[in-house]
Amino acid sequence: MSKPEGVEISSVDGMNNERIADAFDEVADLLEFTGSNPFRVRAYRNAGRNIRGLPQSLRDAVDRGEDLTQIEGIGDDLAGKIVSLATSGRLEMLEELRARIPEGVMALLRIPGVGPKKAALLFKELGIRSLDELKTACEQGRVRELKGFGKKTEEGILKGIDVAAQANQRMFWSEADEIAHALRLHMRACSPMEQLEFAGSYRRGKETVGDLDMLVVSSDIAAVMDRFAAFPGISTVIGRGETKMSVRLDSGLQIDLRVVPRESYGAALQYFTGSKEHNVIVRGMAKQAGMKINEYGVFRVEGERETYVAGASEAEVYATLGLPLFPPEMREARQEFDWARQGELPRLIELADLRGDLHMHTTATDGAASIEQMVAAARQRGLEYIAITDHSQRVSMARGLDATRVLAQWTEIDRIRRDLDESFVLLKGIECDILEKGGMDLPDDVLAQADWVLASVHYGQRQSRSEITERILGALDNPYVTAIAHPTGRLLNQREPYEVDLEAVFQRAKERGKILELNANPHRLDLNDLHCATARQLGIPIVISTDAHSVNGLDVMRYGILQARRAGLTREDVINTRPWSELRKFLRRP
DNA sequence: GCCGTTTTCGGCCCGACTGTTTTCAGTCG
Repeated sequence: MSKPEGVEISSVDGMNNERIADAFDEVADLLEFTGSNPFRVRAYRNAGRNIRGLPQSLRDAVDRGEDLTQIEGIGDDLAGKIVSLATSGRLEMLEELRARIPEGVMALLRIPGVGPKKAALLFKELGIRSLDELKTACEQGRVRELKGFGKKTEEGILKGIDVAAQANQRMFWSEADEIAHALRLHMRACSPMEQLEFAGSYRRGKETVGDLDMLVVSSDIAAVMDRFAAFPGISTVIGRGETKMSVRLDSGLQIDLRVVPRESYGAALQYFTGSKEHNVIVRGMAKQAGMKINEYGVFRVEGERETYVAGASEAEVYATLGLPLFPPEMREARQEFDWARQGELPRLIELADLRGDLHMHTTATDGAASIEQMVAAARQRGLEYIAITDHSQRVSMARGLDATRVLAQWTEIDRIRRDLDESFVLLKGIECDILEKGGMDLPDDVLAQADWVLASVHYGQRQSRSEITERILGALDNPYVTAIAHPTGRLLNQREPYEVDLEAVFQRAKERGKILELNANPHRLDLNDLHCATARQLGIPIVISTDAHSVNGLDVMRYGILQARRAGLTREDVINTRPWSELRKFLRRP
């Protein structure tokens, strides 16, 4: 259970914005469980979200004695809590909450149909502290005796415990995309259907998707629901009402269907695309303007009377508030409303803007295709240049290249270049490891001969914060390194990021004029959207790369583009939208 | 707990569905 150091959130050294935001999120979860005022809970969540989006370090701001209440969503109270976290690494309130609520109890909230109220009752009345204990209580029929519970609730909980056990695993966007595609085809057999679109976090392009939301316009609701119920892989129908139906697939993925009238389609699409936080602001604005927005439309409110104003398209819903049609990826209540106010909505990057791919492997190390095959595949995809960046020798499992082999590969690249016409550029690159004790895996005089040098960490990922940060800062100091690949090392649902101090990395990258990678592999997506947004605010260029290990690996670029769009990146922020001739001048090589 | 061209208190987005209730609370998105 709670370790002796459990009360200490982190060493002061490790208190960056991310950890402060984590502390506030945890407070919000725990407060919600205690049945605290929901708006108070929201205040902590808002603060956490805003802190994650800040480009500057809160720790530095505290050191300089800056007024933290200038930050959106931070008042006197939370400012004090930030100071406490930044200077001592502790938050008394959080420690008290943790002491009051056992860790396992929070897992109860992951059961579908169990929220803070029911979970609190289970804990208080039956002393349940974990999913296992709850399972036993259900089997003994003790849960149905509680006030507000019954036989059906007990059965539902028993079923839901398995869901909860795996519920922290959100599906990769790329997997959700495949299911959405299959479902769209399946629904096509339904004749009276006018429109079908997927909303929710899937439409916003989030890196992982918790469930799918499907929106349909049709005059025959029953036919749509019947067809939906026949989708292969459905394990249970969770509910079916007059306009709404929910199912769960064998894989655990929940899919919600809403059928709406034509005049409400845009309002419903806007509503179900979210995010929740974005919609809270939109609805607040409507209210101030004497209107009301729900999933059926925009209504002018005059006393008791409500008149439909708009709702058929998303654009007209936003237009009633003088707002632009925000791309779905932007709807996270971060900066989009400020941008709209200033009339400066960034024109988000698109896949077609990319001209090159600067991270890929070949059969020389752990790739599946030859250099020529990668060149042909890249040209087929409309690219103008690529860099071959195989592993360096330290990555022995991938048969990483030593100095002799990499120089031989570059000689071969010279040979292949001679056969290429001028419309395509093949670059000599390397993904050079940053060694555990610091320093690069290949000598400078070798790196100096490359067109493009990626530096990355593959070993010693569990080093302390200061060790791993120093390694990466050292790589940024190397004059031949052009970019840091997958800078945090995280693998979604699988591996936490390194303990690296990204604020320090951003600072050094800016000073040295280096580039940071957004790795487009759907399991990596590293840097994440918030990191990329911060890089943009600091003026650090981003390179979006596939890290392809095969010809088909080049196709993951679109996942990277979605992530970049969520970060608000434009083509100007991304270095490989430029032609190589221009990019080359940008690189500061000695 | 935050916030203010309805300002320092009283708001804070809105509706569908379910289960356990007899008119509604809890959960979800």
